[in-house]
Amino acid sequence: MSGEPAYPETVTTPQRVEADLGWALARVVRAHLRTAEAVLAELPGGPRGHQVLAAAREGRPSTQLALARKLGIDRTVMTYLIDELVGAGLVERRPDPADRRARQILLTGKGEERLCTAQRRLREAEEHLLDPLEPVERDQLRALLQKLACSTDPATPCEVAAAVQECAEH
Amino acid sequence: MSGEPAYPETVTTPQRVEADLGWALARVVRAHLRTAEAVLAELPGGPRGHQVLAAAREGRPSTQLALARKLGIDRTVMTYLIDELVGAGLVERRPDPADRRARQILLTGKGEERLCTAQRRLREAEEHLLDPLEPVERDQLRALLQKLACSTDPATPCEVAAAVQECAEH
DNA sequence: TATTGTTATACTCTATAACTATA
DNA sequence: TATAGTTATAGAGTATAACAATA
Repeated sequence: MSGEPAYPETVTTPQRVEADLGWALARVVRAHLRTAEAVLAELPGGPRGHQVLAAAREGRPSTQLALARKLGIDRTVMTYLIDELVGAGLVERRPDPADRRARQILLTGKGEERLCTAQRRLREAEEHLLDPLEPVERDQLRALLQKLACSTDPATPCEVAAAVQECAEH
Repeated sequence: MSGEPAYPETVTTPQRVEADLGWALARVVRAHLRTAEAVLAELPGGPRGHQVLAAAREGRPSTQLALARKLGIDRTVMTYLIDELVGAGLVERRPDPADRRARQILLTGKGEERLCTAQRRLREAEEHLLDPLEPVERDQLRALLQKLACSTDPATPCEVAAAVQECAEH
C-alpha cells in the first residue's frame, strides 16, 4: 500500500457522464419506476403501496413510523398511503398493545393476495428491465444493491435536513 | 434449457422488502443524492448542474435538448438550469451553426475547473458511500449500473406519458 | 407542419407546523 | 418533555400549454 488511490485511472481521467454513478443510478431508477408504475397501476398507492404491503408482511407487525423509516417515506405521507390501503381493504390499523400511541399495520387476506400477484408481475417486468445484463450479472446487481442498501442510513431527506439544522444550532 | 425460470427459489418464496429491487434502488439513490447535494452544495444547479457540465464536456457540443434527453431532465427545466450555469459563467450558449433554432452548450474554462474539483470531491464522497462494499464489488456495481443505464430508454417520465397517450389515440 | 427554446401557469408532491393522545 | 399519528397549509418541484423562431 503506497497510499495512492485504488483507481488512479478513473480519478485522473476526465469522466464522461456515462461513467458517473449518479447518472447511471438516476437512469436505472427512472426506468424501474416507469416499469413499476405501469405494472402496479391498479394497486392503491402504486409502487409505494406495494412496498408498504411487502414491509407489513415481514416478521412482527410494524408501526406506521417503523414502516416509514424502512421505506424512506415521510410519516405524514405514510398516513395518506395507509388510508388508501385501508380503504381498499388490503391492510388494517390496530392499536399497538405495547404503546397506545402507535398503530400496527397488518396485512389482510386480500392484501396478501394482491401482494403476491403484484410481486409476481413485478418480478417478470424487472427481468425484462434487466434484459441487457447476463443472468449472472442480474443476480450480482441485485445482491450488490441489496448489500449496499441494507448498510446505508435509512433516514428520509427531510429527517436528515432537520438533523443537520439541529446539529448546526448546537 | 427446460423453459423454467432461472431463479425459482426467489420467485416462489415470499419476498422481504430487503430483497426488493425497487426498495434497494430507492434507498441507494437517496443516499447518493444526499451525498451529492452536500458535496455539490456550492455548485449552481447542484447535482444536476454537475451532470450538465459533465455532459457538456463530452465530444462535440450538445444542444440543450440533447443534454436534456441524456440526463433525463425536462427541456423546460433545462432552460432554468442552463440560465443558472450561464449566470455563474460556467457554460456558454452558442447558436448551433447547423440549426439556428438550437443552442449549443459549451463549457468555459471556469466551468471546466469547477467540474474537475466537483468530480474529485464527488468521487471521494462516493467511495465513502460505497464503503460497505469490497473494492472489487464497488467496481462491479459501477460497471453493472453503467451497462444497464446505457441500454435503457433515456426518455423522461413526461415524454413517456405523452408517447403512451399518443399511442392510445391512434 | 414539426421542432428548439422560452415563458407563464397549473398541478403534484413534499415539507412544515400545529394539534391530539399517549408515554 | 418527548413521541406516534393526524391534519391543514405552504412551498418546491414538475408538467402543461402557449408562444416565437426556425426547419
